[in-house]
Parts: sequence; structure tokens; C-alpha cells
Amino acid sequence: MNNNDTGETQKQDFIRTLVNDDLASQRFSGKVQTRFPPEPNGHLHLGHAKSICLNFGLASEYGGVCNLRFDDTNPTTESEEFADSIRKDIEWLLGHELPEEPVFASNYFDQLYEWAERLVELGKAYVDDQTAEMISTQRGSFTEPGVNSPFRERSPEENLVLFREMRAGKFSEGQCVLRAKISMDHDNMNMRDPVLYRIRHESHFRTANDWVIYPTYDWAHGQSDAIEGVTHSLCTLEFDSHRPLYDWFLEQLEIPHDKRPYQTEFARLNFTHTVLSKRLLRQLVEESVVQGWDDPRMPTLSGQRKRGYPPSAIRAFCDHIGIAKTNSTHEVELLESFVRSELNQTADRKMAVINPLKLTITNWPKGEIEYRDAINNPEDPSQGSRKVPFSGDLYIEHEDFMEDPPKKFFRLSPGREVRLRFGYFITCNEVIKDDDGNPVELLCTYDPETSGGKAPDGRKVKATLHWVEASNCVEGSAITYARLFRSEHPDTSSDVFQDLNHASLTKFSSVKFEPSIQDLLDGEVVQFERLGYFCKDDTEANLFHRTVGLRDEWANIQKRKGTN
RNA sequence: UGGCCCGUAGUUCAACUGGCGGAACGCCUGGUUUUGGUCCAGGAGGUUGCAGGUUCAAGUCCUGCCGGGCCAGCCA
Repeated sequence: MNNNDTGETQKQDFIRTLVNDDLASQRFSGKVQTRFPPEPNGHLHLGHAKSICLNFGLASEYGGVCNLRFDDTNPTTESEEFADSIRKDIEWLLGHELPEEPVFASNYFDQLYEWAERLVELGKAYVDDQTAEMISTQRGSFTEPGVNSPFRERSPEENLVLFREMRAGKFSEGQCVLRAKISMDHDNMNMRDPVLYRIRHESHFRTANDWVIYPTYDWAHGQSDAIEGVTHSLCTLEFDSHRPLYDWFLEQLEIPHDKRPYQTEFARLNFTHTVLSKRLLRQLVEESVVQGWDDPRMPTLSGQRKRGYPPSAIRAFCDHIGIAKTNSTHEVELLESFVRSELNQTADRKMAVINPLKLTITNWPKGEIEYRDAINNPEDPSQGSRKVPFSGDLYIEHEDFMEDPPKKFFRLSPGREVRLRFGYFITCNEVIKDDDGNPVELLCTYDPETSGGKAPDGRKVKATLHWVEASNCVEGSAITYARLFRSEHPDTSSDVFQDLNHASLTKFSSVKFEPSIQDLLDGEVVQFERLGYFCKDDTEANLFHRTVGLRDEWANIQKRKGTN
């Protein structure tokens, strides 16, 4: 695999082509500036990661600036807590602190208001006293033109008085709005006299009680871009039909062409077996399907962090998938392969037994402990090695023993010899079972001649098992995760909750770890050999979350047998 | 139903202004290996949505159709 492609070749996609064209034509005198504009009313997820990588990546490639701009135009749903968590997630993803302090659309409320007055004076905006319902029915449909509001022809003077009274708090919520005066029979519904300001008698987390009218997204966005000096305003496909509006406002306000940002849309990110809509994600949290926004099964950035996904792997993934206008759904396995690829290079190896089966070496000198050399990372010899205790009292993985093994099962079974990693060859001689016939202990002998992992007589074994020494081990637990939804495209079904995978979390409570896990930092990711990558929990002692498993040939063989 | 956007291996993307359709992930086979991991080599997988047209030559240009997405919040 070549995931860690350093990619010297310049990336090429339709957006970078546009930027190069603008550079060539000196459209913005060689400047490139972008922005990432989340609304502080929820948590960031993988879909946002694509946009963050694009916006911040593009700016840094072209030596420009990318602002984190909070689109805080709706006091009803937004909060400082969301803003703080968004900033934290972005800095984690980027791997460094924000080069610039975040900015807020609310910083521009004065300017936005002033511009709105100008539009009123120009006769291009009016105060409409109708209810939301009336305005909605008057908007018409895709095939029917809208009808003009009875208040559409108010004079600029009257509108200015009314608009100032709106601002002064003279009216109640919903009593009136400010609308742009464009055209009620436009093919594009967004151009049918859109609302610019609505009344909210609510405190805003940045501007407190300074305002009782708040700009809508359409009125705030393009002008905020212009104020900041954004050149390329990148957003997702669903804003395509808003672009004519974006341009219309800048045109009316006579923003000079070389200072006029323009909007370009790209396809948002989707994953198989995953939902990325704010509404559904919130529902998963509120209905306690998951344990919170940062549940490791959540596609939120905080969830991925808790699970141990390296941000560099998410960035490499975003680089790899590129930017296009085609609606697309990526296989979650692709992201996982980037996570493995990264972790394979960086994660230290340890040993843990997740589902222990006692194994006693009958010819081992009683009570003797030997310290075996174990390499920390075969991909990176500079990481050195450690000593792991070994004795005649061990645990191995339950799944590594079968009394009556099928073909192609290479692990331990009665009479068979296997290697214990960093240890010796052992042969299973006897199986001790409980009343139900389940194996509870294996009696084995070891060959002292195989200390180097090889037999002097050249005989081979077909498997190497991981193990943990019983008297020195650390006890704890581990959680493995599977996808939250069973179907590939859960969000297309009418009831996504019907599609939940009820086995998305499996907790193992009597895990045996080698002693060295006590030196691990919270949030550190290691590979437990043959089991996968695991991340140390930051709140509970000796708890590990499985970030992602290893590729598993044996599981594939079993799956094939199951389906045939 | 009107307007706009999009259709290239299973998936996601390449293929400079028309010039032999490639890669990654996934899958399969073999090699290496003290992780059934990693790594290496090879393989299968395509009527470029369909039908016409222009051209010596079309994934690329033109026309029509089909399929998918978005738009009728005082959300963003």
C-alpha cells in the first residue's frame, strides 16, 4: 500500500484549477484566502474534516490565510460551548494551534446592518408585515410563480423608518421581516424576495442583548467573506442554488470586482454504514444509543479522537479522496486502511489477551520468571525493545485454541506445536474442561532449545501466538467496536433506527495486559499483537478502546466458508 | 411538476487543449516473515448511464433520452 504518499506532485482538482486560473489572470492580485464557516450549534464530524482540510490546505498551499469563522447568526441554537469544542476539534485535526484567532459573523453585525439600510434606500429591500405562513404560500412552487407581497411597494422612506423600528425592538418576534426585492417569479426559489432579517428577542452568546434582529445566512455569508477579504468561498453542493443570491448582494453593494469573493461548491463527504446529519447524530446522543458526542462509534471528530484515530490519517484520507462535484459515498474501510497504515508505522507493539484461556507449561521450573526481549516496533527499529516476563503460568487467547480444528486452522490444538511470540515452541498435551465440556486450561510442554524462536533441528510451526504471563499481568478491560448501522446507506431508509447494529460495542472485562502498559499515556495508541490497535482511555484506568483491527486472513477464510 | 448540478472497475478518483482508459482501497493467487500483521510480486474486475450525431479519431465536442442529487425555513 502506498497511503503515506508524500505526494510531491501538485494536487489537481477542479477547485485548484480555478485558483490557478485566477492566479494567472491576476483576478485577486495573486491572493488566495479561504474560510471554514461552521455554525456553533453542534459538533464537528468527518464531513467537516473534508472541508477543513480543503480550506486550510488550499490556503497554506498558496501562501494565503484561512479563517475559522463562526457563522453565529442564529442565537436560538448557538452557544459558546459549541464554539469552544469546534475550535478544539479543528486544532486537533490540523495538528497545531490556529494560526489566527477565530472570527465571528457577529463581529460584522454593524456593517451588515448598515448595508441593509443602504439596500432599503436603494429600494431593493422592504419590510414585510406578513406571517411566515403567508410569505411561504406566496412564494409559489417550482411550477407556479410567486405573488407579490402587499407590502412590496412601500416607499424607501417608510421602509427605513420601519426597519429602524425593527432594530429598536418595537415589534414582537414574527411580526415583520426585512426582505430583498428581487423577483417573485424567478426560476430559482431562493431569488423570490428572500428574508434578510428576522426578529429574535434573544440573547446572543457574543453580542448579548445588543440586537433583536438577526441576519439570515444568505445576507450574512457573502458580505462576511467580502469583509474578511476571502477570495474563494468554498461550500457544499446544496448551496449551489444560493450562489445567484450571493452574487446579487455583492453586486447591489457595489463591492469592487477584485475584492468580490465568489462561491464554488463541492460534494460533501459520505460514508457507508454511517450517518453524518446533525439531526440524526443529535438523536443518537439524546436517545442514548451512544454514550455521548465523543462515543468512539460516532463519526464526530471527538469520537474519532476518543477511538484513537490519528488526525494525520484523517488528513491523508482527505487528501486521497480529493474534491469533486459528484455525490459520493466512501467505504469506511478506506478510512480504516489509512488509520492502519499510519499506526503500523508509529504504534508500539504490546501483548494483551482479551479473552483469556489458562495455559500451564508442565516442564517449566516452578516459580521461575524469565524476562524475554520483545521488539517494540518491527517497522521502526529505533523504538528499541522491552523485557516481558515469562513463566509456566500463562494466558493465551481462547480463539487460538480448538480441540477439533477445521482445515486451515493453524493455531493450537491437542498434540500440535506452535510458537509463543518472543518465547518458545510449546506443544499441547492435555485439555482440562469444565462440567459443560468447555476448555478451561491447557497443559503444555515447552522445548528449551527453541528459545530463539527457531528449532535447532529446523522443524517449523505454522502459528505464533501472543500471550501474557499470569502472575505479573495487569488486569483491565477492552472494548471493540463495529459499525453503528447494518445497511450500507442507513440515511436512505425511512427509519434509520431500525437499522441500528445492536452489536456495535463489545466489552471484554477480564483482559490480561503485559506490565508495560502501565507506562502508557492517556490517549496513546498501541498495537496489541495480533488483535489490533488500541487507545488507552483517558478517564478509566486500564481501559482500552480498539481503534481498528488488523487485517485478518483467518476471519476472511471463515467468512467465505459461511457464505459458500 | 420547473430550474440547477452530477453519471469512468465493487468503491473513490485520474486520463493536459479530442490521440493506446490508469491508480488507490477491497477481493483472489504466490513469495517473505517469530503478528494469519507488515512488505514484495502477480491476477481478476470496464459496452466510460443509454441512443444518435460531428471527426481519420470521442470518456472528452453536439443533440435527445435515462438514472441520481439539490431547491418552495423568519435553519445553515
